Amino acid sequence: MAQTTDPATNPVTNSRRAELLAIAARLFAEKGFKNTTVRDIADAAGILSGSLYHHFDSKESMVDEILRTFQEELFGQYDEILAGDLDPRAKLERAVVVSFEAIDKHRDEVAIFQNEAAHLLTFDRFAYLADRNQQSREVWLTLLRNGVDAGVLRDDLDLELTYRFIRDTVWVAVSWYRPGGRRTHTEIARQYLSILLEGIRS
Amino acid sequence: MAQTTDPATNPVTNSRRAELLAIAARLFAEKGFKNTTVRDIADAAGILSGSLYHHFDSKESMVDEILRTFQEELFGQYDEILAGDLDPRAKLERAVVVSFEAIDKHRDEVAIFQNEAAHLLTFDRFAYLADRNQQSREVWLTLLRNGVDAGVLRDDLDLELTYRFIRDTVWVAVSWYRPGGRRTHTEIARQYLSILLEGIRS
Amino acid sequence: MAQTTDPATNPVTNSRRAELLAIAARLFAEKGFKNTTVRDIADAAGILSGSLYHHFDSKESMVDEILRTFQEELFGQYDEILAGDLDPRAKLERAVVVSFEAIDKHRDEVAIFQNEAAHLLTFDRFAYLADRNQQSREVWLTLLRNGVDAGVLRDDLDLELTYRFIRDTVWVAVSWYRPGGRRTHTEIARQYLSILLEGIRS
Amino acid sequence: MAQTTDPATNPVTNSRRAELLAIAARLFAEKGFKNTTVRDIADAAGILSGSLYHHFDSKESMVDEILRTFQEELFGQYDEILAGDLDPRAKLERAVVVSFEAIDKHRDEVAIFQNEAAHLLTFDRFAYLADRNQQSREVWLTLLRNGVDAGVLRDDLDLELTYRFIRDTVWVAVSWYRPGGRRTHTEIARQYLSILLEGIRS
DNA sequence: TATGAATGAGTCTTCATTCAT
DNA sequence: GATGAATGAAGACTCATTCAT
Repeated sequence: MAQTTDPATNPVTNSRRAELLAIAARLFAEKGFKNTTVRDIADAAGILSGSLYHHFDSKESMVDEILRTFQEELFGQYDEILAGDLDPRAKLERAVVVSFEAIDKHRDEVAIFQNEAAHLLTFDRFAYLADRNQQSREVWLTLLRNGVDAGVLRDDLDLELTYRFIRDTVWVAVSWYRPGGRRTHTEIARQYLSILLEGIRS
Repeated sequence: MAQTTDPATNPVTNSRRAELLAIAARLFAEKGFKNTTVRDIADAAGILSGSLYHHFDSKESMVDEILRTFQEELFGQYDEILAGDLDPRAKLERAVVVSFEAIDKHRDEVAIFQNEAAHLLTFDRFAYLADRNQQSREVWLTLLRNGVDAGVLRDDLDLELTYRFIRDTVWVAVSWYRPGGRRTHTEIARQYLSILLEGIRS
Repeated sequence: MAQTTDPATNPVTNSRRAELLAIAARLFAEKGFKNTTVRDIADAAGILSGSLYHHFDSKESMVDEILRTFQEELFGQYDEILAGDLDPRAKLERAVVVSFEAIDKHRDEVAIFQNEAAHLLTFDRFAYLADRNQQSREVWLTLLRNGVDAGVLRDDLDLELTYRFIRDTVWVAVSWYRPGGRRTHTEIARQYLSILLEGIRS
Repeated sequence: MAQTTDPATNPVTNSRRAELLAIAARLFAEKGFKNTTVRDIADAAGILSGSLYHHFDSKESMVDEILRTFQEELFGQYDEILAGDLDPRAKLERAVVVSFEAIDKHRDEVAIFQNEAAHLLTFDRFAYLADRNQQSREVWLTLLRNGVDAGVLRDDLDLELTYRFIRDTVWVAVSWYRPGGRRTHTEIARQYLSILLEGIRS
């Protein structure tokens, strides 16, 4: 492991890494992490399974990199929303829209997080996923609380539950949303917001 | 051959089977089907792993029996609601309440279905799960359509999407609901209905 | 095992034993000893596998009893032929006929001996099978030698090889002979003798 | 997927496969297919049992390849005889000689076929063995019929039975023939032919 | 005699991973 | 970067056998 350049950041090797990670992500999302073998990934990449270890330390480190990268991007967007100057209702809308966008642009990553996080969480290495869950909770609760404080959302809501309902509905959509399908992710976001906002406005 | 009673239905031997299935269900729900070894189940039951095969053909047949039994009961309840004489809105409420009840009474079974169905579905043996998914869709769409026809629900809803939002929000709750926790399943159902019905009423 | 009467000879329990042995023999002959499970036998007998152990010590002791009983009868017949006063050629004919009769009357036992002896032989318990093989060799060699000495058989034969050809052709017939089939065991014996005796007569 | 060479036909990797198959064949022939464990094979090859699966799909696929390869060669030879221009009697002699040659050169393969075919036949995968049996029957019956038609063989023979006698005597010889033993395979073939042809000539 | 539950040793197979070439 | 061979640990499943009831 006496590498002088970290393959994860070296732009030259990066393209192949990214390629392989995309293949792995697709399979993890489709069949589950445990149900995907290293050989499945290698086969799909047209190499032998042992060769994957020139690129990655382990199967675990593949999911790790997949999830980590995705979450950085996603939470970056949430932070922007929080820091922005939209009004509370618009911020909430934006958060929903951004989430559905993520489902569209990062289907595999979202699916993996959705299906595997609970189990991965039980290993030290993936403890950061729990932090991200916590962070997500804070984002949504803040958005909701701001809405209530501003008087645009019902003040009789159990915010904790409301947050969970929203989070669940949004993210589980990854299980049935098909890019290029009948409904665009924007339409789905709109339809959901039309129900949700009607249901929680003051 | 000369067996006069099928162990799967014989009430006497059934107790041990049921016990073992409950143990298996708990583990499948907690760690996932693939992540649960036959030895995990046997250990939890206090027997050797090979001894499980005195009761069941395979690990697969265990999930099979768990899911099948649960679904029969659940869909029995949905059928009762559909056949009952409540008004459309009350029927919808009842369906939501019954679902949260199932989450409370059959946490493990719901969790297994929620987490494993997509993958199990890819095997012939579990093709019936696809039928159940279809049946579920028909139940909810019927309830929603009746509500719209009766004029109690908004007529601008995309019913297909609405059904998915409801189904997802309800069932994914199994991932965080804790029996005996701060909120009862009835309270959660009420809170969700208060948002949902407000959001979709005409 | 403090039994006051040997179940193998007690006439009362004998019928059930014989029944079970016949069932076992059929299965051993059809599928092979190793490929037949104790459960296969029990299933065919309409009892549970554990119950077989009230009748027999082990699966091995079942084949043992099957083979032992059969061989006693068969070699009794050979001894009668050798001790009888037929002329050499008639004795040889009789030995062939008696062997095909055994194939007809004891299909399963012959098949088991034919297919399993080589392997069973490697265990101490079945060392007596080697003795029987030796005894068989002596019977046939004696018959052939007497024929040659009497001038009715070619004196240029390699008797050792001739014995093997005869033994093989006769016993392997068990693999295709079907009782009640197109040809009776007597017809088969006649046809074989017509070729053999023509081939080896002086 | 992106494999340019099939390991089963690639001459380079083939050597290791062939080595392992030879080891497996020896054991299958000696102890029987069922009595030979994958570990037995691996031990004999000096590797771990799991490593065998780098070369073969399963224990079954090993016998499959062993039998298939052998039968192709053998039936190739029979076809040559049938297509050749020897006289009927010489063709029959040649077929016997070729068969004893096979016993000498492919002891293990012949033994496996002789001992396991009946059982393997009961699995779809080995259905082709039944075809080969049928093909063998046609070869011998053709040879015999041609001999009768040409007037060199007795016309009172039951050809079906005669075929079986020949086939059985020839192939079962594998159970006692030892390469390098007192009698060469050619001597055995000669001795058998001297009896057989005398017995069936017109 | 038979049942039903269990044992314990073993069998085939899988799979992430390593490493010499 | 990749191959091909192998490791080693584990996993699902089998099966002869035991034994309390």
